[in-house]
Amino acid sequence: MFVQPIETTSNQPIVDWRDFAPCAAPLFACAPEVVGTSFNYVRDEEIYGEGEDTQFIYKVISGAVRTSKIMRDGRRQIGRFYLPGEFFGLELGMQHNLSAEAVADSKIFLFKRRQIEAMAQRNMEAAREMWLMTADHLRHAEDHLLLLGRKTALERLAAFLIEMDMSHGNCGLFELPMSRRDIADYLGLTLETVSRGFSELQKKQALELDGARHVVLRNRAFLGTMGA
Amino acid sequence: MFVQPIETTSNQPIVDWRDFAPCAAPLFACAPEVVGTSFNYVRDEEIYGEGEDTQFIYKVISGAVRTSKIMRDGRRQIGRFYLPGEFFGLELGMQHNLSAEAVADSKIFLFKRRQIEAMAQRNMEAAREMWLMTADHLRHAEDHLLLLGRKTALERLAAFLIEMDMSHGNCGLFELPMSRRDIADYLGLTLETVSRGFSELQKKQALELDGARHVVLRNRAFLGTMGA
DNA sequence: CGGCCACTTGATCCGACTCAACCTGCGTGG
DNA sequence: CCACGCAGGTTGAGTCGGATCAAGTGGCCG
Repeated sequence: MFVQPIETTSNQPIVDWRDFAPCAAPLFACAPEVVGTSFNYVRDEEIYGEGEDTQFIYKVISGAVRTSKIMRDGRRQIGRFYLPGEFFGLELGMQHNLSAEAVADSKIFLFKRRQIEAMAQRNMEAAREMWLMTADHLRHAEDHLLLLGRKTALERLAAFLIEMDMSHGNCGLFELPMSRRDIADYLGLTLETVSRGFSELQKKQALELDGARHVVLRNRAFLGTMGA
Repeated sequence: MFVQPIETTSNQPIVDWRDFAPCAAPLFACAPEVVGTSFNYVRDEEIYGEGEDTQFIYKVISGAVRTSKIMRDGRRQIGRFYLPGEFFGLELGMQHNLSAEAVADSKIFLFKRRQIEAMAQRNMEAAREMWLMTADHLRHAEDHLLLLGRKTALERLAAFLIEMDMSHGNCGLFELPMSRRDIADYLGLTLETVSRGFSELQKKQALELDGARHVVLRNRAFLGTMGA
C-alpha cells in the first residue's frame, strides 16, 4: 500500500497494478454496459506517460490528477488538474500527448478504450458525449493559452483561484490538493512567485489562507475581474 | 470588392457576404454529399467572432487565418494559424471560443454545420474524422501551452519556424503570411522581441531573410533542437 | 523533541518589455 | 520619374516583472 512513488516508466501491464479494488461503475448514464474498474494511486505516482499507447479512459473518483509535459532540462508545464468527477486521458489518438500523475493519493476509474470505441459505434449519444468532452478540453486549453501568453502573475493566480472555486461549487471555500510547485507549473510561474502572489492577495483582502492549502475567498468579484 | 476591412461585429447574416463564389467541394472523401461554398475574405477581415453561434465549419483554400482571443485592454493571444488545406472552427460547442480573422486575403470553404451533424449521424467514418480533427487541435494547443509557459523567446521562435516549415512540406523555404505582431501574439512575445529573435537567428546562421517575410532555413537541426 | 519538507520572505539579477528613433519598401500623386 | 507618406520592420537605451539564489519559518510525523 504505502509504496514510495516510483518512476514507473516501465511498460509492465497496468492490470497487474497494486491496489486493485473489485468495484465498478458505468461510464455514462446512456452507456450502462461500459463499466470502469477502480484503482488507487499514491501521491506523485504516474498514471500514464507521454507517448504511451492509449489503453484506457480515466475518471477521478477521489484525490486529484495533473497532466503535464516535461522538457529534457526539467522544465514542466501542467496542462490541467482533474478533480473528482472529471474525465481525462481521452485524446483519441494512439498515444498520450501528456503524462498524467496523481497530485495526491487518488482513486481512479479506468474504462477500457476498445470497449468504449465499440460502444461508440452503436451508441450515437455516447459517441457525441465523448466528442463533447474532447471539445471541452480544447476550450480549456485555449483559455489557458491566453493566461500563459498574456496575463500577469497576479492575474494568473486570480484566474486559478476562480477556476478552483468553480470546480468546488463556487462556495468560496476549498482545499488545494496540489503544491505551490504544481500551481507554478500550471500557471507558467515559479513557486516563489506563486507564494508571493498568495501573500499579495491576502494583503489585498481578496482571500484568507488557513495553512498553505486551505483557501477562503473573501472578494470573489475582485478575483474574477482580475483573472479574466 | 475592395472594401476596407471593417469591424464586422454586427450580426448580419453571413450568407449576405460579399464575394460569393458559386463553386463547391466535398468535405471529406468519405462524405461527398457535404459540399462547401467558397467565400473570399480581405486581410484582417473577421470570419467569426468569439462567442458567436457556430454555424459553419471552415477550410482554408488560399491565404491564411488566425484564431485569437482579445482582452478588454487589447492584449491578444493567437491560438493557431491555419494554412491552405486546414480546417478550423469545429469547436462542436454552440459558441465559438475564439474569433477567426483572415491574416491575408483568403479564400475559404464554408460547410453547413447542420448538414455535417446530420451526416455524422449516418456516417460513422466521417464522425470519427471530425473527432480526430478536434483531438488534433487539442494536441496542438497542449504543445503550445508548454511553449507559452516555459520556453524562452528564441526557443519559441525556433519552434514557430519549424512549425511553419512543416506545414510547407519541410522544404526549408517559405513565405510568412503574417506580420511580426501576429507572430508575437502567437508566441506570447512583443513584436520587437520577435524581430530581435530573427536577427539573432540570422547571426547564428540558422536562417536567412529575404525581406521580412521570405524565410530560408539554413540549419534546421539547430532550430529543431532549440525549439523542442 | 528532532528533522524534514513545504512554504514564505528577502536580495539581487536578468530576459523580455517599453519607449523611441530610424530604416525600408511600396503605393500614390505631382 | 521622383518626392512623399506611411505602414511594417529593425535597432538601441533604459526599465521592470518575475526568476534566481539564499535564508528563514512553520507544521507535521516519527
